[in-house]
Amino acid sequence: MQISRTLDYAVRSLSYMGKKPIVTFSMKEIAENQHIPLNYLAKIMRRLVTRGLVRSRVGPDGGYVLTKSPSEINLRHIYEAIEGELRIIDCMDKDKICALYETCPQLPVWDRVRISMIKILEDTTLDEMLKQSRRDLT
Amino acid sequence: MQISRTLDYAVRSLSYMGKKPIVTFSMKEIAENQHIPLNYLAKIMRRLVTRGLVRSRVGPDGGYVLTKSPSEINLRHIYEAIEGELRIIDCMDKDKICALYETCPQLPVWDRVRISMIKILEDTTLDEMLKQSRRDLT
DNA sequence: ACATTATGGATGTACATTGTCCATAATTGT
DNA sequence: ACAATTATGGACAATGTACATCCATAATGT
Repeated sequence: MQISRTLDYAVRSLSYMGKKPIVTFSMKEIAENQHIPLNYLAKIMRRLVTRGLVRSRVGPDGGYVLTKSPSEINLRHIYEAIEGELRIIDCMDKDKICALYETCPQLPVWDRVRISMIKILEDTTLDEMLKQSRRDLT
Repeated sequence: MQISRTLDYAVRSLSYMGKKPIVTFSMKEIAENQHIPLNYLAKIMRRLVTRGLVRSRVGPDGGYVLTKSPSEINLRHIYEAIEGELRIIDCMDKDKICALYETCPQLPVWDRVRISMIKILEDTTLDEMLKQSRRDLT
């Protein structure tokens, strides 16, 4: 039940960018600043680009920009860009057992967990994350 | 963000036992009934025993019994018996970066997720899981 | 004594995550 | 046109760990 390091990288990168929403950041700058392996960050940014969270520009002075304002990007967007749809349990052994055993007693619970988690992620915008962390500083 | 198969096995096993709370079940019966590899189930049961969720007896007619009634066992107990304390994020690169970067903007969110998840698990007893699944049948 | 059952350790395997390397394409300034 | 810069994309390697298997041993009941 752990967030992947990859998602952590993505959130960190976008948080970093969120501080100056209009600026273009080179992959190199993000990588160095956030201590993320450059070539690995490349893969991550690719997903964020194809999912429409950031725009990219090749060439000198190229890099990445947020497509939306930090108040319009929430953690669910980021999560799903990286991991796909949030699933807590995969109904293991689907074909075999689940058919055999009436209704699985677990599913409703994990679904409640899923729903509540999605709600929290959805309610948390990049903007708020940043505001909150600044507030914590004082 | 997935439940481990191991936890699934544990929940399944305990659910199975919860239907007849006083009966002693052999590992073999549980394994066959729930389609869990016998020797792997052994490891799982071991943890449940040491965490006090079930009691074991060696020898003929031996096996496992729940130590508490299904209404006193909740999913948090089971989760923690198998996985240890619930953690969503591990504050990666602890020593290096987290010191550098003010307060991590992510932590509060993941903590909210953690809290809410723990609450749901705590609120769900074995008993209720079973009742609910029977209700779904009709 | 024997059959049954759990315990404990050692070991293996398969798979996904994470990370690395490199060649190429796009863009910009000169 | 050229050189420098930057992202893109594919292939590959390392690693970790969850899941599984095997076997020898200890406990217990008949």
